[in-house]
Amino acid sequence: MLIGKVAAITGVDGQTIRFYERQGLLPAPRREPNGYRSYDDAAIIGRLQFIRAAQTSGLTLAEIGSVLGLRDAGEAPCAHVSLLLEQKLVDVSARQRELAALATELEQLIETGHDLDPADCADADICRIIATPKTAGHDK
Amino acid sequence: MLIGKVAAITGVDGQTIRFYERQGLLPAPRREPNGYRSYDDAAIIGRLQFIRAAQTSGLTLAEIGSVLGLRDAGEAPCAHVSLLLEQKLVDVSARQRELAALATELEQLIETGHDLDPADCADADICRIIATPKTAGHDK
DNA sequence: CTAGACCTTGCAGTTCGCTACAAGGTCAAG
DNA sequence: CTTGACCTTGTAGCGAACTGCAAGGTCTAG
Repeated sequence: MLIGKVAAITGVDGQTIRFYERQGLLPAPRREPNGYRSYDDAAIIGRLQFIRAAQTSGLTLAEIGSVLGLRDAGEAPCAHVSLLLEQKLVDVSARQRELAALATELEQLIETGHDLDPADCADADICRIIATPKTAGHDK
Repeated sequence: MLIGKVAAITGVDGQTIRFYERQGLLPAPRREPNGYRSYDDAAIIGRLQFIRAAQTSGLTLAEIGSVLGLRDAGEAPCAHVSLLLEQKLVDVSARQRELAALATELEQLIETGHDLDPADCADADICRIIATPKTAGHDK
């Protein structure tokens, strides 16, 4: 099976497959006499599907590589995966809090924008909506 | 006032100030006879503070540049800013939904991990936690 | 014979906002 | 005179995950 077929089956672009190979996520495949990559078992498909599934879970390629590396070393990566997932959840939660704060900030700014008269915007302030001195400031 | 002083006052690194200048966010300042950038009024400070405030609101440098450009053109950027902020809120909300879905997914996977026996992980599966065959048919 | 569909390698570019050099000029203090 | 702090320019790199291009080899159909 040539790379194009694998690409067609998995939906992963051929160039991306080669990229994964360079990144160490995929083993170097056999070659046809003409040098073409030859994938002949289902392992490559499963592996690519795993990579996609892991990406969907927010794992980076490096993290996925570490899982695959463990697996290739014959070890069950379960514990490692659990750790990664838990850490990822912590990261995601943190990001969620950041975004929530940002959303609140944006809502306030938008409201400020509704309340402000454009005529109030002095040149020196650049923009009253964003640069409203709410804690301290430089009033002009 | 030399660039180092501006950097010290605003907390924006001198290299970053030059970077902003190259990006068109800051006007080219006067030069001392020796070629040093010479900032002598408060406008540069206000402008840098505005950039920082706008960044805190999640605007990109390009977006901030568009606001500053309007201002420099003598127009009140209020309407433009309101639009940017509303679009940004839409983006943030979308991202929040994505993250919420991801968090749910991660929680499920973590639970799966608790329920699974490492011994069940066959080599071909790479990782049962992530690539659970039951849910493997999920489209992307 | 030729078109075109596939494959190969390697390297550059994308986005974003810096950050880090390198190699040099300027200036005040000791 | 030397040291050290400041400034100048230009360029390259980071991280993430690709994407695109150039320039070529290979195979099949008509």
